[in-house]
Amino acid sequence: MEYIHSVSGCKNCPYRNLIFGSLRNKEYDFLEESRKEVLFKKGDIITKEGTEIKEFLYLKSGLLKVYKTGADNKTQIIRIAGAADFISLLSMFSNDRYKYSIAAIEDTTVCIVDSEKIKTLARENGEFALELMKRMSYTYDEIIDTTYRIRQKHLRGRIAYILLYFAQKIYRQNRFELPVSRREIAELINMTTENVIRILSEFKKDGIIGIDGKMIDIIDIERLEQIKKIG
Amino acid sequence: MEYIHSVSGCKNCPYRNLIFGSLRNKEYDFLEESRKEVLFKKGDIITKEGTEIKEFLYLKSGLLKVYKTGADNKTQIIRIAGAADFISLLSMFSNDRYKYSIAAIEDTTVCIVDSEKIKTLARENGEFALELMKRMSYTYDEIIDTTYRIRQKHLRGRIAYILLYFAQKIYRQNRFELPVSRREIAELINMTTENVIRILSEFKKDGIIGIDGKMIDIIDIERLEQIKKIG
DNA sequence: TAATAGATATGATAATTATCATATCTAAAG
DNA sequence: CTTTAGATATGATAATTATCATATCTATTA
Repeated sequence: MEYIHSVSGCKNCPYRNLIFGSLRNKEYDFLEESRKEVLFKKGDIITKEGTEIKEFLYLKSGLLKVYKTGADNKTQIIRIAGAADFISLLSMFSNDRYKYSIAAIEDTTVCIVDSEKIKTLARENGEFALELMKRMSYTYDEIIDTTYRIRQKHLRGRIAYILLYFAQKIYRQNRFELPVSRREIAELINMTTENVIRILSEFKKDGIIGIDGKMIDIIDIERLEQIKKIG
Repeated sequence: MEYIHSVSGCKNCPYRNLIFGSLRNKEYDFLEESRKEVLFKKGDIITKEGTEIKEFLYLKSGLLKVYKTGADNKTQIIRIAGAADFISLLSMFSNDRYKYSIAAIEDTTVCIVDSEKIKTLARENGEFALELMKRMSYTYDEIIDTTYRIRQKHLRGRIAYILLYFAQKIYRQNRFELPVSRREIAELINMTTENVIRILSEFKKDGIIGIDGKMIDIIDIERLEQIKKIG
């Protein structure tokens, strides 16, 4: 992890309008006092479940995973979050400790602001509070949606789902490098690592995808969409 | 569904402090203008996924299920909510249509307030906004927690989990009447109706529970806790 | 009262998924 | 350069779960 000297500040941040659109200039300055911009390398842990929440986090670029440790110390990945997604899930409003761990799965730049300042601003600026609530509710609803969607699918459907997720939502390309291991895919869509590997191999043998290590090439997207839908 | 003439109003509501603790008296009066108290009978549908959100709902007494319709029109129950739980999940802040359906599974009294008024109050009273966020985040985190906890368990563990949930969280008694059918249990913990019935029968045969129709009697709670834990 | 739909119940079987074993490959550490 | 841990890979088998068939029971409606 590495501190970056921030040139631009929040006022010119491209993601400003995602949640900070309603802040007045002096409120930006207030945030700016404590603001840090930090670069996390792929693999770095950003927050750890159970530790105290002191900061409001917010992703500028990169990719990360939000996960929690379940029974038997088994990791379960709740979601993959890209730029402009909330990363702390805002548990800070109900909890003084992180409910989830967060780790970078690609080199990632995160803006870090004092969490008390965010609460102060939410208290004083109702429009800002509403923006936060909107984002929070949207993010949580999305997690619930995908979680329940995935749990209905057979293993092949889940693999198809996650491949199309990376291709369409994250990289917007049919050829991309998987940012996660087979094991992490298993932790995300609730199956064993062996079966992730096995089914990827099957897809390759069937000519649906190409695989070269972490590189994935979606060759027959219609077939994959079909498998995603009907399992 | 039946309208109740409300005697007391919000100011004396026992759940007032859950979310409305920070409202000033004139803000209560503002809410009161549009407030309705409605009795839903067991089985009544309170909101339907996809319809417009016009009201902020909030459970005074009773029990209900929050559910959504997934692929193949299969119902998936997200949670069972009792008194003092948020029922609308506050999707209203990110969405103008309900993301979830809600139905009463016991006779239920719901307070209904104009959703725009809630937004207005959140805008004008930052402390109230913070209370809402706290509740929202808490509720969502709880849903995620139980969902991911359950999905790791084998079927017997899931059944043990849900029986103990009703006994400990809802009814606070080892003998209780199931408010849901076997099918609804299946929809809640993601298994088939047949297997719910089968495993309940097994538990009965093993002397862990007694069953008489919807009446459940937890006889050997240690065994059940054990099954919940290790499956 | 009879008919019917839906809930509960149980067995047999098929399908799905996990586990275990083993091998190869890769990247990091000494 | 060698060692080693972890990732990828594949097969055989066991365990888990779903599906299908069928029966009974219950409550509602004609």
